Amino acid sequence: MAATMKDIARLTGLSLATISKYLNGGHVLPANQQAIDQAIHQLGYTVNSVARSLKTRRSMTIGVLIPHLENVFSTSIISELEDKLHQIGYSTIICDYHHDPALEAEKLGFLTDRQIDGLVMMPLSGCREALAKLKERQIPVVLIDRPVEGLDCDAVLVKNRKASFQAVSRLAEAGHERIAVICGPQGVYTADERLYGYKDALTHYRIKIDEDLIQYGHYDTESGYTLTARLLDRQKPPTAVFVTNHEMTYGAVLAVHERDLLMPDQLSLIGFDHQLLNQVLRPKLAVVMQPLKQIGHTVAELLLNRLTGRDHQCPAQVRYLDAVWQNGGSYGPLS
Amino acid sequence: MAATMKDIARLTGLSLATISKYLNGGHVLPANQQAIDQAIHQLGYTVNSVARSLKTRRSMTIGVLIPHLENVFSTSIISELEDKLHQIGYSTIICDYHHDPALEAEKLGFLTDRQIDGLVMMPLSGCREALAKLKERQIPVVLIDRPVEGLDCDAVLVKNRKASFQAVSRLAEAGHERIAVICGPQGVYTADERLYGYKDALTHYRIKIDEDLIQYGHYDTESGYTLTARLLDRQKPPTAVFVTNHEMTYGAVLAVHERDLLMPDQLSLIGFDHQLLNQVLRPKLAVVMQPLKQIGHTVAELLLNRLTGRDHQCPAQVRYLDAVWQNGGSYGPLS
DNA sequence: ATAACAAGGTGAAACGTTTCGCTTTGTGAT
DNA sequence: ATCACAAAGCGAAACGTTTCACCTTGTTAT
Repeated sequence: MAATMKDIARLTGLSLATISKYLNGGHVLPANQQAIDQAIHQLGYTVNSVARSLKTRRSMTIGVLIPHLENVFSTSIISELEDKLHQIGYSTIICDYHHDPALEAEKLGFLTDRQIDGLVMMPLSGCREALAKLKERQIPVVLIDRPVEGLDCDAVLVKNRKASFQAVSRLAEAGHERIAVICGPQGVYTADERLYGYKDALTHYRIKIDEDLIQYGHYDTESGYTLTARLLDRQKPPTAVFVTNHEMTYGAVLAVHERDLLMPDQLSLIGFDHQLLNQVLRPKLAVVMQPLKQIGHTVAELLLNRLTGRDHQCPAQVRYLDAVWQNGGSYGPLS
Repeated sequence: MAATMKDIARLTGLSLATISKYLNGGHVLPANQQAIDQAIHQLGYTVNSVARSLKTRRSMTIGVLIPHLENVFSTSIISELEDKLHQIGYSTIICDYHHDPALEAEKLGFLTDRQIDGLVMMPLSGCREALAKLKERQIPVVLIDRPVEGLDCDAVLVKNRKASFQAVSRLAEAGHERIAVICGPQGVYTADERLYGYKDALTHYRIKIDEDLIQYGHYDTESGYTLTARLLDRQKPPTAVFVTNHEMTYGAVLAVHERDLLMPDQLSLIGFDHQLLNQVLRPKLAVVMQPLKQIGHTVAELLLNRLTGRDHQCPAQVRYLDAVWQNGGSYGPLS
């Protein structure tokens, strides 16, 4: 139905080779140029990129595999990434694995069948072997947020430990000693790192580490709420709480509001990643913010280096980005 | 590099046709079946879907074009949609046009070049002609959120007018007469509809429509904040405010918090689409919620009807979905 | 005049599948 | 034995591009 190069050839009397050359930026005689343009217009021709991909062996498509689309962390990065990739002609196939390792593996397989030229992934289980196979086939992979154990692979990570250290340090400097932390599941890379940062800070300020003040959640609103509530309802509650991800911060704020505690007088709170929520909260929440746009940007950069062959065979590159501190009135000196 | 069917043919001694048949679910002798499976495993063969697409003339790909990825409204719908489509073998190419009509047109072209089998779009300018051309080529298009004028096309819309009417009715029933509305830009479909609903309700309750209480924003946090602030700082402020989208609701809440106004005693507020924010606000905000999952689901359904040819040539289908009322303590009777 | 060369153009072979029409083989009924 | 028929397999032609090696022309330097 749709017009093909053959139709243009017929209309202009030129050969396929010439038309292809012109379409790909080659030189042809001005008269022919005009004839081709005219034919294209008349036929409403657009290139069939499937055929092109088959021949060139490049799909000009990047797979993106993330835990969940309804999540500012992912979408903010992807929005940036999609833009950068689009600018140089790549499209992005996005797959959401709903935090499910089985789906993660399944959709990864789906993407590789699709002949993607590159993959960007926020791993959960990791699929180490599948990824290794991709790399063997020279398909670049860039990981976000967490590395995959035992896989030597480009990645863009945030300096979680340092960010955590700095946030908790601020609480310590304000005089707090009973500082609680709501962290993610043990064994999850970012959760472990953020917890280390917390411990680093306490050690640095010679505050004894009290295991009772360390609460392990599931990085979701629910556990943020429950764990914070449990802490606040104790006989001797902490005077400060550091919450280590976006979702749990929601939960923590809710628990605080519910108890009508005033920040920072009755409780100091530092959260994670909350630009949106922060537009409406009073006092403004002090938060550690991951540099989402910069992550997207850096991912694109690493990917392009590989795709354009500039870094064809060099060793894996891992970029560590600094988190951004956003101040707010939700913490302060002990009163 | 990667193995092809030819390699399997060589290894098994069978012909391409037989292998293709088996791969697509046809019957072959048990012995051959085993031989093929064994060869596939040994070679690590996976089908090249680019080649398949070229031959079958179906890319098994759906284009998704939205104003902005960092937006719960879009991503929630897309997450659902991506899932449904994936289940039957389709992948989704997502393009974000950053609320820019030029990019909208450009990325639409990009998608059509990619030989998409279908398109899901939240239109801004609409690109009526490009869409009409797609439909001519029998490529199904499903619109979300707003129709495109002059284009007869499948769409999934929300009953905005009705939802708005009901929300404002609640305010009226609570005794309010000075009810303000923060609406979107004039001329934008959803904004107009929601404003009609507001007016419908006032008329129904015999409240005089006061143009001064109708504020036109840009559907962003900034204007939600500014317009609400302006209303509240008047000599004679409204006693109730209805805010008609997600972003502007953020702004409105901020303005209210800033002025330390207690809801519902000093002000009644009804917002739009706020499940997340609502997890932390006290009192809980009463909101009109668009049924995002249901929208995603319905879009998938319409699309599939077309793709599977069930609805091959029948007229455009428009589905109108009901918004969901979520109660909250942010509004109440006049005190 | 002629050799050397650049510029523009061409035919045909790929890329990895699917599919059409045909042949071969095996089975059971006559 | 023969025939009819179903099942399984096969060869070859597509799908719409790109690209290689080659050809034709026209220009310039000698």
